Amino acid sequence: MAFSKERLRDQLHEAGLSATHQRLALGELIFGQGNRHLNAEQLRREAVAASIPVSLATIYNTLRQFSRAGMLREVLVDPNRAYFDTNLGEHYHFFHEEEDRLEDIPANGLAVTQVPKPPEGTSIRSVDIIIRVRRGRDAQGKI
Amino acid sequence: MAFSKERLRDQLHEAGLSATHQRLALGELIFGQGNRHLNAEQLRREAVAASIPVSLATIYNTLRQFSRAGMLREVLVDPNRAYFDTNLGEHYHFFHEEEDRLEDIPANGLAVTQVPKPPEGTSIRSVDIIIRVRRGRDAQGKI
DNA sequence: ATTTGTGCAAATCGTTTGCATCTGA
DNA sequence: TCAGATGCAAACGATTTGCACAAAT
Repeated sequence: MAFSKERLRDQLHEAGLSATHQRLALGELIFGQGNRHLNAEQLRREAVAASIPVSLATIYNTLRQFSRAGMLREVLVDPNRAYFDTNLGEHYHFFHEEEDRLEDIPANGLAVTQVPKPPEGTSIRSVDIIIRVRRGRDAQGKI
Repeated sequence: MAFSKERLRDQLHEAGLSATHQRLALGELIFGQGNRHLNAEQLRREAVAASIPVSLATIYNTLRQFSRAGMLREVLVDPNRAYFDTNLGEHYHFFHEEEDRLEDIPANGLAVTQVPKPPEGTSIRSVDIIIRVRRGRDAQGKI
């Protein structure tokens, strides 16, 4: 679904969030340029560059609210900071360890078979697959 | 390979770490009861319970050193704390979100086919698969 | 008008580090 | 002996929060 300011307002409204200047402007930065991965610090730099008046606290709050509202997905890949992904579809990730950078793997580029039954009494919430890569040869290709 | 105090000393030596009381005692807690997952806080509680004189800083240092030495594997599953796994073999994880608990999935309980080629010039370091589960029905079974 | 969001600074929490003191080899 | 380890407390960095002010509905 393509980005538009109207759609963003709708999404905010559906999530019970009012359409403030900051949320609209951050939303445009986040969703206005195709699928991407970002963390709070990156978003803050972009906001500064775009002359959006917004505090760091509001950036954190906004990322959290957008995640809770299902507009972003948090990707756990780095113990030191939280990454968010605008791509909500089924897909996985390469993580470039030396660059702290995520790259999508489309779901059809990877197949998981024999997904084990979840333990009795539980149901699957999500399946996260992260393939960590580094520059250089000699993959130790576990799997 | 089974745990023994002698083997632990050897491993420490191979890693260039001296066999101090703290490292031996923590190593026994960590490796002496089969494969397990733990975080710093759990290990501290166990150390206190076992009357091992050790500071929290040393617990953190030890977990880090054991990881670097390849004796433990860090599992990125919770943004709030670091988990370590004594199981170094090929396997994946269920993460029980409500209990903050990891559970192993043996590699032969899960098959990944068509692992995509890593991006040009990079090689695969590891493949992490985490299946997040919750109590209750109605899996939204992505994948 | 009333609720909700924002900004700032302070608080939090897991983790790391500086440094003086011990201890294993 | 003496390089390396430990403990303590202070430092750290990402994230969250309390509260007074401002904006949204």
